[in-house]
Amino acid sequence: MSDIDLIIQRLELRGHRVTQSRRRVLDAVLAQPAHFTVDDVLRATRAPRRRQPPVGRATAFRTIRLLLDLNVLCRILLDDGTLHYRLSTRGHHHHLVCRDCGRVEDFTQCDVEPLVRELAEAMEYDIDAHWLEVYGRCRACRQPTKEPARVR
Amino acid sequence: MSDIDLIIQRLELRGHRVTQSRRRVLDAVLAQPAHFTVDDVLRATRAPRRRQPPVGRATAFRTIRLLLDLNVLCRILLDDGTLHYRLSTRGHHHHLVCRDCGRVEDFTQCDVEPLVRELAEAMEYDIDAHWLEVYGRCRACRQPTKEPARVR
DNA sequence: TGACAACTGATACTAGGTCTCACTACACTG
DNA sequence: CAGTGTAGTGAGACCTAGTATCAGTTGTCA
Ligand SMILES: [Mn+2]
Ligand SMILES: [Mn+2]
Ligand SMILES: [Zn+2]
Ligand SMILES: [Zn+2]
Repeated sequence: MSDIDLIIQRLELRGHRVTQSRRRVLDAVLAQPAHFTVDDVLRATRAPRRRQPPVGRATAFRTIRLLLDLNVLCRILLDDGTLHYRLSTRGHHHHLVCRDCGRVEDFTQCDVEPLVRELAEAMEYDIDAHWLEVYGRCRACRQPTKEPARVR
Repeated sequence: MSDIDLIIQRLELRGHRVTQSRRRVLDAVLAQPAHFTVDDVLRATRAPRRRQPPVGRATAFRTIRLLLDLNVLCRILLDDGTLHYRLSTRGHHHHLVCRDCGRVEDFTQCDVEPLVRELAEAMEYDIDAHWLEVYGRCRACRQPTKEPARVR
């Protein structure tokens, strides 16, 4: 079963309609590089070679929000402060982002849970959420010899 | 030496002029609760009891940015995704935010450094930055008996 | 096949922030 | 203490990333 069918299945399972507009947004999302903004997606639905009509801006935002709720997408906080979106199947996880090529690694293992528990104890807080993003340069981008393939 | 004098000293040290507008923004910043937005500060410079003229919006944003560069302020990412500002003397640190009363604890100890180093090794990344915010409820806010003092 | 709710998209609006540019006021120089 | 050049200011336009409104459309199910 293809990616798009799996996502459509998840939509239907939650009682959401699978409309033409949502299909168009999904197509555009699946055609994106490692991560993207909502306007990247919107622009993609407007790409000249697409014969289908473009979706409205509100619908693009609404659909991305829906996909976020369904855990089809996750959000990445880039180091410049902008939020990007990315396909994701997992639940809670973190990102390691290469600031040169934009590559992203998800990580759940090597986790901050023990650290957070320790903090909870020390501060007497009841901790229920955290946000962690890590920035650096991947191996390929440190290689001075070959030009790194820009992931986005 | 008062807080404001220390900040002014830091401004002068870096070759910035200490203007009336900057003083007004500083006054407003020092009068804020635990954390605040730029518009909170802007509103404060416009408070009716202040006899001084209010600062322009662009100047408020420029001054906050400058104070951020001088490490007089730090940014806090709230769990609703909004950015707030907060007085800070330290360099790199993280925040533990109570989502009920808005109280914030800075933490540097109990750090993520080892975790980040481990990640760097495993992923072969050259890591140079990270962002961590933790959300929960402080002890006072878990106390059902007394109404918690809302910090902001 | 119709009814009805879910969905759409144009458009207005918001928050948070930057840019431009003519004007002002610091702070040093003599 | 006056003169001068540059840093800083503020009005306002503009920008990005969204949300709200609402009349019209479409998908679903009886
Ligand atoms: Mn992810
Ligand atoms: Mn802080
Ligand atoms: Zn890279
Ligand atoms: Zn609290």
